[in-house]
Amino acid sequence: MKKLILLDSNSLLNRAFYALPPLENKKGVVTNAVYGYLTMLLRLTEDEKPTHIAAVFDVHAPTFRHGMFEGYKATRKPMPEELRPQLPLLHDVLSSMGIKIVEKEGYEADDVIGTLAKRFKIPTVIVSGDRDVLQLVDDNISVYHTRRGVTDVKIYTAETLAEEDLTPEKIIEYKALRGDASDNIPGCPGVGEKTAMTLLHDYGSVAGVYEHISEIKGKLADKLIQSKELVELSAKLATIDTDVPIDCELDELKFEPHYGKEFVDIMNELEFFKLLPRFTGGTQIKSVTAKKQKENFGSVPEQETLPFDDDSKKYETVSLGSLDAIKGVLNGGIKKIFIDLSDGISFSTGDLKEYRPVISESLFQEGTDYSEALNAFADILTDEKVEKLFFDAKEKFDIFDKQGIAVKGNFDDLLLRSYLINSNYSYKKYSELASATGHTEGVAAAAFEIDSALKQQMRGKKLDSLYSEVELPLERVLFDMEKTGFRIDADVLNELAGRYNEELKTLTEEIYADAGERFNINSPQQLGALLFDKLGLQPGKKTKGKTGYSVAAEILEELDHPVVTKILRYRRIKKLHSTYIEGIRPLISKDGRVHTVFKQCLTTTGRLSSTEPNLQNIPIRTAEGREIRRMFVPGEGNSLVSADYSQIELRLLAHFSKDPVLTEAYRNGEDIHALTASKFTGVPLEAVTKEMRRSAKAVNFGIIYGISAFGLAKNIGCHPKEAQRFVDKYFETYPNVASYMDANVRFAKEHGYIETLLGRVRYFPELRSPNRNIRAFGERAAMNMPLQGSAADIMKLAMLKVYEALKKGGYKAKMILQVHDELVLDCPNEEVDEVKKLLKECMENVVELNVPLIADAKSGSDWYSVE
DNA sequence: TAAATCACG
DNA sequence: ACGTACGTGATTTAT
Repeated sequence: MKKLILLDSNSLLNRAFYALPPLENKKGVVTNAVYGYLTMLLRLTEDEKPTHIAAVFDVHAPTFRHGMFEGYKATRKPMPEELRPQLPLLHDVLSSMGIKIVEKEGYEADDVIGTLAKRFKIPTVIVSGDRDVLQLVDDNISVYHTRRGVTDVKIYTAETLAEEDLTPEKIIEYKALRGDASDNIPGCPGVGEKTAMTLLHDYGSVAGVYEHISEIKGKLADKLIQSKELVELSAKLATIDTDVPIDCELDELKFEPHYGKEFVDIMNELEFFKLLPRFTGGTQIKSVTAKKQKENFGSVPEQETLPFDDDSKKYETVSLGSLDAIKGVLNGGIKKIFIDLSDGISFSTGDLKEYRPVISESLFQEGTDYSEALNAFADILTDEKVEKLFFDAKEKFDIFDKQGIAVKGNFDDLLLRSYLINSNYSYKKYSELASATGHTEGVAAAAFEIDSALKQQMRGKKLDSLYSEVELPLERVLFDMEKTGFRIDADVLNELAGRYNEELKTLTEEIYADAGERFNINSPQQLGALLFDKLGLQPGKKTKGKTGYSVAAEILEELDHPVVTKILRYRRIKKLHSTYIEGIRPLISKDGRVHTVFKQCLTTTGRLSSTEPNLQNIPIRTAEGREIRRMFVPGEGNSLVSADYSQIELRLLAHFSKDPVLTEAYRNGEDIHALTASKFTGVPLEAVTKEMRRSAKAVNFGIIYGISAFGLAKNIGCHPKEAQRFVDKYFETYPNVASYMDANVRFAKEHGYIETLLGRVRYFPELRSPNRNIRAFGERAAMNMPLQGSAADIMKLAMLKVYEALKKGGYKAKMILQVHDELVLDCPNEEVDEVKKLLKECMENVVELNVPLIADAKSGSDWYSVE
């Protein structure tokens, strides 16, 4: 039995687009409408088992349909920018699964559908989000109408239409009277849904209405008479053309799905990992990823995606019910092992088997202590000859370390590899990476295959050595740093806590008194209401968002009211107290130290980040905040030694751009900010004032961030016009910098990515966004990446060098913290002088640039006193 | 869970 | 005419 499905594709795509949240793949391509469409299609093919399918699309001709006048057409809403690019994507998916796309220039999908539906005289289902097509219903033809969302469907046949007091003809009549703004059908002004239905119910048709016009009274009759021509035109417009001259034989629409490599590739590209097996019938299909982009991705910058295996392999899951069973497997002369702890324990040994402890065993029940089970792995993990594979090795080192197991020998880290391949991807768990590479079952068993695929992708590139010579060894260093930790002086902390508490109490009372009421000072909403509604202060021009007034410090500083000063002070103290005192207090371990966690695979530029607590944002810029640093102290009998790079990003700018002026200045050890100020103003170097230098410094920073006049103006508090003059002047002064930045953006636009000094890559999907703000952001980020990213590279190299040098020199000093351009060490007093020299030496000579790299080492008895 | 705020390089 | 500095994390309130 033949059955045809006709998909009103534009309508369905639209429905799906508005029904679903803006799903995006890792490249930033919005995919929600395609996803929704495919969900509907999947359901349809399952429910209806069609033998033939046509996906019908609108193709608008430059002229207008039915000779209608231009005014109507012009009101059609343009397709949203996030939706338009999804059309070619959908075309691709449909073609790849062998579904015929039918379209005819100058005709709406409706008309094509009408023509096909009436042409073949076989059972036909029309699927649409519009009700127009209901007029096509007959004995052979039914309509699936998608209402809200993508799953809420109503099926219309001649019978169900009748239940709503409708006939196919009435659909047209109804529309002629009511009109349809979205379809540019005018209808009769003043006649809405209710009136139209009533009229049709009473008189059966438009013709009937006008025949009995004398029975209708009042304004309605006037309107109808006045709009008679309009209604007749509307009827014409609302009638679907069933006689479109289109060549299309039934045989062409045969639906014989073949979910081949092309289809799998596209689905993976779009990251429809869950949907894919539902089409392919649950079989795991793997294929080589599309390194060559598909035609419709033609303008997409080439971007690394994760690879898939060619051959599909059968994985076996082996349940292990006891410790002995685990040990039994591990004692069999294991050569390599992967251990995943993200969902209980599972592991594989490179034999395509995934070993899973049985949950029902008390040993592995939820909430129980895994230590005994983890200890079963001790012999293997401490055996240097065993090849270890992890996802997030540092975290595993920590877990095993707490069991007294020190992982020894070489290891490999899947998280680190995938991060280097594309830092826009952020996998939190191994299973995410596994499913991204097409492995939905036997995820642990697939680890070694995923590893070799990732290796393959890095092979022969700079990325390979960045991984094996920098990031991987650094992971052990970071683990060591975390384990060492930063000592906190509890007495200082408590003293600060007391001081802040007292001050907050006083300030709170004073603020309540000034305000004349008690309110939550921490609530931006309540604060805004007080200042701007009750006290009648002028809200700064910048009312951010829609939620209300901005009460950020930069706004409040402009306000002239005694309470405002107190509020600002209250907030500063509150911040220090809650973030750096009460926030850190519970993070102090039994050893009296805080053990931050460095995230090595988080930032898009290659920097580290620090959490629990974040030790990379401990206050220093204001005297008030800097006091916090008094509680950060070295171990007993030790000093803190710290060394930081001087203007590393600007030096990198000089290096990369080869700007003669900048390069010369750095070679001569000049004050670069003062020099810039001098060039700007024309005054000699000695005559540069502090204020002039300050502005010039802001410009220099702005350059690193991918300058914009507006941003600069905001930073230094001048008119954007003046800021623009600064920017112009800057590029005039350092012409090579201008061309360097320009070249970077051009490269990024052409190739889709940018590299750092050590070959770290960052992709920029933003650069092909239809949104110009997003594009502009991409340009600034592309200008910043080589500078920030290379600085991160250099610091990482330096850390390795320092680590090795300390070890080689037999020093007891330990690295405990990295703050992007600064290293902090906990150092025995007697080693201080030597370690300072060692630090400076290592940091300055870790790479050779066209300009000198300068690092300054300091020491002190606490972090505040380091100088 | 998101938005606002503010701490750092 | 429009929104903008680059990269982060923690706390708090509001939804």
